[in-house]
Amino acid sequence: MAQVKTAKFTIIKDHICKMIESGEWVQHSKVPSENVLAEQFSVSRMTARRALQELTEQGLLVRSQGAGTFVATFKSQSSLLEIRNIADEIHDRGHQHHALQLELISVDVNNELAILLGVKESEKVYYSEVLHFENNEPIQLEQRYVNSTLVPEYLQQNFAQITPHEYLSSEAPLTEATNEVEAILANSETCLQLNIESSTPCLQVKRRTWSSKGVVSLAILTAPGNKYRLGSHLTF
Amino acid sequence: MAQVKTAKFTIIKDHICKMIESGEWVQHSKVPSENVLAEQFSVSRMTARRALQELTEQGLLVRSQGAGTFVATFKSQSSLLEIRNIADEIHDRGHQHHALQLELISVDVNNELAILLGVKESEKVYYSEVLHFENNEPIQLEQRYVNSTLVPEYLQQNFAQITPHEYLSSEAPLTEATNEVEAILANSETCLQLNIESSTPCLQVKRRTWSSKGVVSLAILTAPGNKYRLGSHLTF
DNA sequence: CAAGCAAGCTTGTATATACAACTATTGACC
DNA sequence: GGTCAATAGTTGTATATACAAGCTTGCTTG
Repeated sequence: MAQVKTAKFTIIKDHICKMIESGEWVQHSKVPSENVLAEQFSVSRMTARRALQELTEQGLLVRSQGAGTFVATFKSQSSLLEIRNIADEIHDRGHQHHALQLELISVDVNNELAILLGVKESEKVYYSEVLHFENNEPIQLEQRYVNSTLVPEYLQQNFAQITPHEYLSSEAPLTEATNEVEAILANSETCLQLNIESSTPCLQVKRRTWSSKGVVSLAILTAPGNKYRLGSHLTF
Repeated sequence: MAQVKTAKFTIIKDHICKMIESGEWVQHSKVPSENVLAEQFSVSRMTARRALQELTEQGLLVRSQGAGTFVATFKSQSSLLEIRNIADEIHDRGHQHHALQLELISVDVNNELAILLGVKESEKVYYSEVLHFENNEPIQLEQRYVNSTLVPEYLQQNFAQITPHEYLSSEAPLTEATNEVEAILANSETCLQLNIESSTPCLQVKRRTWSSKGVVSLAILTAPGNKYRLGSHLTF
């Protein structure tokens, strides 16, 4: 019998999942302790522990030292949405991707930008504009302000070859990021670039990224709502 | 000395993080093996292993049985965005939340709905509409179609007390979900409910949730872009 | 030279054990 | 009855060990 051998801790995990999914163990139910599970399944405590541990990381259980393990409350109070690199996404959809590099200059910062990028108002920052195409149609405008101190060679890159995002990731390892997603009406210039009516609602993602040395960049991604949407699929 | 004792595996994790953040270990660098780390830090292999394990789960490292442990590629090719329950979110912002329940009926399904909910075209589904307020202003319209077979008691609930989402989570433990985020223009009825101009772009999240028995519900969340945005903050 | 095999290193799973840290309950004492 | 302390039970950290499974390298052999 060439049966695939299932790890013991997986068997325990599956069992616990079943009890929760079937509703047998409801919210806040106490889950058997490590020692009890270990005896029930004839494994060592460390193996039973691993099952509980992994389910806790998945958010199915909650553990409290001294008190015990419990079924977590509402497993999906917040869902996670993946915001992908648009080039990858288009590629995965099997379509052709082409990026048009519009500008690549050094600009003075205004007050708001200075604060967002964590630089002084007198400093210069780099600005790049890349227009992403899918099947010869513009689909996303990527505007990016980059901290010139942290990434001095930014302007020398050719972003038809490597995306700004990829370059920045390789230059300054990221340690943190924030994203904000809004529905907006684009300004007239952006509408022209994206070839849309001025009344077309757009998805706009603002993303700030940090390396260990400070704020690296502020990216503003704008895409028309009738051509683009964010999607995700997740399993608990 | 009442010093907080740091766990050994945490010290190793911190060390590895530093090496990556500082750029000393770049992408695809080979990370010292469990045995080597164990000796370097004078701990057992299981302790060194735990450090590597946890960083792998965080996506900082990649491990391959037989080959070794390596620094992962581009840590942020896709960012994760948290889509929270609006009631929680408003609460966390310190504002008042009030939900107005508009409709709670049983409706016939059309073709598209039947497919999305995985029911036959002849079956009934439940429909609910809840308007969420923040500080007495409408901020999100929640429309929801619910599989009447899987959640038969749905219509009997009072959604001023418990949100549909919370009720569904408790009734039919979720195993899967998909989200889609779009920028749209709302129809005239929705504009009236949300008290916005018809030209106001809106964020619309479509969320389908599964339990182990099938598709539970399709939620359509619509919020005006000038009053609401999705945000997230994540650390690597 | 090429193919294939074997050795050695790596990660993966599992066990038994020990002690630390924390919680909740019980019971004694005031 | 209320307060406090001891206790039993639970999770958290750490070690030493053993074997399984997969990759890499280098050597043997045809």
